[in-house]
Amino acid sequence: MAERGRPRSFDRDEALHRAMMLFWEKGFQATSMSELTAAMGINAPSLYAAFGSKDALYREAMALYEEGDGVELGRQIAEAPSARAAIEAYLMRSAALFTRSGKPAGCMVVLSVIHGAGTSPQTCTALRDARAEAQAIIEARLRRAVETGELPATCGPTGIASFYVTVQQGMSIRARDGATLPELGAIAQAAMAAWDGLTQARS
Amino acid sequence: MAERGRPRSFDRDEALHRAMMLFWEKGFQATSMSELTAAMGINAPSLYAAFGSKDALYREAMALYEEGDGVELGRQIAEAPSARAAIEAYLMRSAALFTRSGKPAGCMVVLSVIHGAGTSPQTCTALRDARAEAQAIIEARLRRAVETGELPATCGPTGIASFYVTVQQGMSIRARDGATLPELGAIAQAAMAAWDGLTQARS
DNA sequence: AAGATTATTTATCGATCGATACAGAAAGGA
DNA sequence: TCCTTTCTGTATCGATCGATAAATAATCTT
Repeated sequence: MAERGRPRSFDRDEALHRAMMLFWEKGFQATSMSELTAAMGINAPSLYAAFGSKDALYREAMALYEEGDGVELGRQIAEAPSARAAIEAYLMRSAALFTRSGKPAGCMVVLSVIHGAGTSPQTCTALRDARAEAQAIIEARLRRAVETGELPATCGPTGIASFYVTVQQGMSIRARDGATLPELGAIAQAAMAAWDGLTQARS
Repeated sequence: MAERGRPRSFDRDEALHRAMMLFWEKGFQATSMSELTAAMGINAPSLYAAFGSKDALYREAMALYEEGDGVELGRQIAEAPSARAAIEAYLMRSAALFTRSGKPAGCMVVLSVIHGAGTSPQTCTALRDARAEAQAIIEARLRRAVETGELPATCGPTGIASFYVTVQQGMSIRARDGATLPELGAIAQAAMAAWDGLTQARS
């Protein structure tokens, strides 16, 4: 049994990608339905039929973003040969992702913190969960390093993860404020200067 | 020659303060005129007569914010006995300011980065200048420390200032995401763990 | 007291917001 | 070939946006 009814006349994935770019650049509230339909090349009824609502479209756009940059950062962390290398790759790769030409600066999920007001509670929770998961991934990597003996058992993986996630989120803001890749890279390296002190002293 | 015409029936400073609290909490776009007039206890024509426009009101609110928390942080930096103490005070005091009960979390100016789209170019420039000035203050303090011999001449005040400002801006996001004072304080201390490495090595 | 000036209230402006009703078009199933 | 189903384009919905016109009230100047 194939699909019934008139087939969709546009590429759903492509339309979603264009919506993501708009949401990423301008945030949820500042992106209007007119801008969305114009960028996606479809009319409002088609958008609602395919995605349900502006809010649901945003959630799908967010999921698409995470499948891209989110997974990319997760892989950098997972494949790094050491905990230190994982953190450094996380920050340095973030610097690169935040300054790609042709894409909005900074992290879509992080920069949506402020847009919280205006989105539905459902979307707000999804965003918060996404941000919390990023820190959980870092923290899990550090905890694993403690188990393997790479890091001393006295180090506080929660606090260290919290610090580096904060730096990365700050980099998102700087990127939005026009910071270049070299500048963000220098910030990442500066944050790495804290590594020895953080992993040796009790935290 | 006293003021002519019917006197204003509300306290302009108080009304501005309430507008600032709203803008601080929700951002420019997400704050509607109805919410503003309701919170300020006045009607729309009174608001326009006293402040000109929603955009101009936002700029005044931003100036009021800077006169408060901005000046407070600047004083912490200026009065600190050393460059290191200045940075530490900047971060630790920020942590406290970002988590005061009864006030919105985080820094109004920093969190407005994303709202850039939606405000007038004039306001957008004012916000960017305000953020740049914060970093300039830090950098000037570090440069002064180099001149007095407190820091080696090889250290890079620009990069160091950029790093600590980034951490502070990240703390703004974390505060908005629900981070507590102890958590932000721990982040600030973690950032200070980079101090020796940053000020000794060439940067 | 009369005129000038400014603020206030009420009511509303045109524009835009997110979201739909409706009718016609394009496909599969019978 | 007709019927059902789904999508598309047009036109528009009620609500809300930021901002204002007009009339009234309150104060100073003369």
